[in-house]
Order: sequence, then structure tokens, then C-alpha cells
Amino acid sequence: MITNKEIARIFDEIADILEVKEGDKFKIRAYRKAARTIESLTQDLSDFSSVTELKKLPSIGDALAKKIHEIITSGKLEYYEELRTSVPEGVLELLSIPNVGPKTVSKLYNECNVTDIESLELAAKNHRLQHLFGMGRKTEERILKGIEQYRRHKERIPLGKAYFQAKNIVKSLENLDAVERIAFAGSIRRMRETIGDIDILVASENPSRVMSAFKALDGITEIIASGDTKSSVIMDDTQVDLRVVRDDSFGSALQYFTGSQLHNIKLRELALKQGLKLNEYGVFKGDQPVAGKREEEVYEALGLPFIPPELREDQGEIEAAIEGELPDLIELNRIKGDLHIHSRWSDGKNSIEEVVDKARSLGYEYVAICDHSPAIGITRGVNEEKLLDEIIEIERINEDLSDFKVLTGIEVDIRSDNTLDLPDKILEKLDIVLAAVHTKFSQSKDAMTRRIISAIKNPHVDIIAHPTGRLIGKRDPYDLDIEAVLDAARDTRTILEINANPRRLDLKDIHARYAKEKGVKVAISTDAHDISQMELMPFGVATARRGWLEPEDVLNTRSLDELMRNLK
DNA sequence: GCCGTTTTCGGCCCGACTGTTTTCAGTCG
Repeated sequence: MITNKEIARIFDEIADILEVKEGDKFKIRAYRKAARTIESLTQDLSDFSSVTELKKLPSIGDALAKKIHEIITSGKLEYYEELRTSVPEGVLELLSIPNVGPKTVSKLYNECNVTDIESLELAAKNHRLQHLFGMGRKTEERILKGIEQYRRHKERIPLGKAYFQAKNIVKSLENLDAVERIAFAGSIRRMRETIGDIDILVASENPSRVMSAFKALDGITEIIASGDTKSSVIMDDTQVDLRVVRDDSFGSALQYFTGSQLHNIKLRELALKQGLKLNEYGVFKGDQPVAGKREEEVYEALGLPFIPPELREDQGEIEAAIEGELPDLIELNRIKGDLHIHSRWSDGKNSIEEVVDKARSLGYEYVAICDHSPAIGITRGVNEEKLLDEIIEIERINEDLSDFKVLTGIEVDIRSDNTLDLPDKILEKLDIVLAAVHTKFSQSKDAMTRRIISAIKNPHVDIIAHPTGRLIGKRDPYDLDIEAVLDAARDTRTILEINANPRRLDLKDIHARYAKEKGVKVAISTDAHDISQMELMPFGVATARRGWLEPEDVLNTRSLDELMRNLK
């Protein structure tokens, strides 16, 4: 069965081929837009029974609906098969090289017999490119640099890493006299799970001062571009873009630089319809600015409420804003406790007392200590006997606490034979039971779905932890029928975790949104193995926000009493 | 190829930076 991801890839590849063949750019955009739509669907395209159903999807019209239908019914697409014979595969890969776009690729292929990255590198090194029309020595060098950059990092950077790097850059520039305001923008501000580069925005009357301070920062290994108001550098293997505008334009520049690109395009189209123009300098009526200083004003000038950055993915947020139906998103300060923490009783680094101190410093009212069960030897899980001791210890700790409660819990392993690693008679003694898969990730979709649903159906299991098991950039999620899992969770009032660790973010944003649609509640938990990791909660909250979740959708916004009533 | 409370045909976002082609095309975000 063909997956959505594969269909999206086919459409992207068609767009690539059309681009190299210098086809109609709007048609190319249509294929790319459709690919984005398909990628963000939670439902399998192969479950769509008719062309009419497919056409209801945004950016899918008659022609593309028929093509999708052809793919899901026959397994292939005639148009694509024919198209791909016209351009070698290696040629398309050239498009991923920075500074190399479709026009260049087309020229290289047609006039210089370049068919892949290796032959391009050779041609550039032998100076066979600089004599082509429109190319010169510097272009040749730029291409070689691009190849090097492409080989160095193809992968997007995990949010967890980029976020702190961006914060550090802001910190090292914010005290300059020339800097009036500074913020990071781009996909980090939208809190996407991975990011391509770091975008920093500064308001200043003296851009050149800011630029030179920026370019002198520690860790910069290369300056890619350097203009009056915009510079790009490579810093610690990551591209960092800095843009400077006047304070009057800071709001609109922040809006522009935050993206996403699709969100911005739709917003500018909306502006045009109202006889306005939107760019990074402001909202304009004719050449008269009507907004720009603050980001809120930009949306207001277009007749919209403020749209939080996490929603700006062109996933219906602009339509919802027009209708006045934006969600009232959950915020970090609504979180009343962390429901997935490991202590020294299994593989955690800290004592339960240390966890409590940390939780109180974060303003929480409760935590749940959920150590591992024995199945996974490496984590020194707690067996029945040890767990009973741990319960006693927690009771003792609770006696000394006022206005705070430690919940007894476990992260019980769901074994590959669908049974749990500890018997019900001990699970029932606990305040809260998390269940999770830690082994045999490669089971079939059916088997894995049955495995998780069997845990969901256990009367003591309250929460499924990291439900899809992915490690971002390292391990794919296991094959799972997410819809069936959500249905089972709803029917049994089982909660699904959003694991806040930026390596996981699991459930991910679109699954969180799907959970809400299905009426399934989530818990946002850090899975901390060290009390410092309890500070990772904002990443989980951001993922929930990207999933359009509101405080009532999240279990651990509840007071302790309410929380207990919501557990099985 | 999509889409429509101005449109079923004629639109489809916007500007910075670079290099090269002495006025602009290509790439990027």
C-alpha cells in the first residue's frame, strides 16, 4: 500500500522535473502545495474511495485528484513515469545544492553534460563552467561551496539544539547600544520539531554596527552573505541569518521572518484583496503605512486577531482567524504538574526529594514518579517488591508535604506479546500507570496496533507514554494505525502523552490535533531522567499548541482532585 | 494546476543579496 509520504514525494519530484524543464511556475507551485497538503494529512489517502472525496482537500483539484486516484488504485502514475525518463535522477539532486536552482541545473545539464553532483564538482574544479553564458569564476566557486555545504549537513537540526543556540545569539547581541529590539523568528519561533536555519531579527538605526558585531561572534566559520541589512553565516555547523530593520517595521518584519512561507503567502493574498500590501516593512495602503511597529497591528490591519506563531503553517489558521474561531491555546503557566518522571529508583539521576524540590520551584502542585518496570534490563527497572518499597517511600515523603503531592506511578513496559510487564494486582495500588513500548519496534502495523490497544484496554493503564516511539532524526516511529489507537483511547478514556523531550515530541503536533478532533485527552510530560530535564516542558507545550490544543484538552492543567477523577 | 461574497477565466507574494549580462536574472526564505 502506498503511503501519503510517497505520494507527496512523487508530486515534489514532478515539480522538480518541471522546474528543470522550465515548465509553468504556477503549475509547479500547485504540485508543491498539494504535496504539503498530503504530508500534513492524518488520514491515509488510500482510504479515500473516490475522486470527488479527494477534491475536497485543499489545493487538490480535478487533475490532481485523478492522479492521486490513479496512484492509489494502480500503484503508479503514468504521467510521472513518463516525465521521469526525461531527466536523470542525479540531475534532480542538484536542486538540493545551495546556490543552485532550476535555471542553473537546466543549463548545466543541457550545455555541460552534468548529470549528478560528482560530475558537477569535476566540471567546476576543471573550470568548465565559467565560460557558460551568465556564469563566471565566482559562480563556479559558489557552486563548489554549495556542494561542500550540502554534503556537510543535509539534515535539519532538532529544535532542542537550535532553540538554545538561538537564545545564546540573542543574549550576546541584546546588550549592544545599537540594538533597540531583538528576537528570533523563523521555524524556531514556530517551534517546529526540526529547523533548517536560525533567523534573528534586530531593530536598529545603525545596521552596520549590528552587522559587524554579529559577524564577529564566536563560533562563526564562514560568512555566506553580507549586505547592509541582512547577513548569513555558518556558526557551529548551523546557518544563522540576521536581518536588521528600523523599529517602526519590527512588528511586520517579525511577522514576515517568522513565516511560514505558506502562511505569509496566504496573508499577503488576503491583504491584496483588501487593497493593502504586506511586506516586511509594514502594511501599506498605497504607499501609506498603516501598521508595522508591533506584530499584533499587522494582523489587526488585515482584520484578523493575532495568530500565535505555532499555528502559522497554513493549516486552516487564517480561515479560523477570519471566522473568529482560533483556539485559546494552552500556555506553559497552565501546567500544574509533570506526570512522567524517573528517579534513582530506576534509571533516573535524582532522589524523589530532589524531584519534589525541582517541581515546586517550577510552580507545580504535583508530580508522578514513574520509574521503569523490570523488562528492560538496562534501565534497572523496579520489580514488584521494589515498587512496593517505592510506594512506601513516597507515602513517607508526602507526609511531610503540604500543598504538594507526589503520585505513585510506573512506566510499565508493553511486551511484544501484548501483556504488561507487571501484574494488575500491583498496578492497581498505584495512583497513575503509564504504559509504553520499549522493545521490538519492528512489529507489523497490525501487531503493533494490537499491542498498544491491548494496553489501552487494561483497566489500570491511564496514559500511553511516547505513543509512536520515534526519536527525531534517529529512529522512525513504529508502524501504527493511529486512528485505531485514538478510537480505542477515546472509548476507554485513556490519555495519550505528548512527550516533551525535544528528541521525542511524541505525540507530534499533527497527531495531537487529530487526538483533539477524536475527543482524546493528552498529558504533557517531560520523561525527565534528571531534574534539569524537567525544564523541557515548554517544548511539549509548544507541540500541543502546534496541535491547536487548549487547556481543557490537557490532563495536567487540572487541579489534583480533578486529575484523580480523570484517571481510571 | 488551483481557485472564486469583485472572478468559472485570469489571476497566482515580496524583497534582499549576489554575480555578471552595464540593467537584471537567479536564488533564497
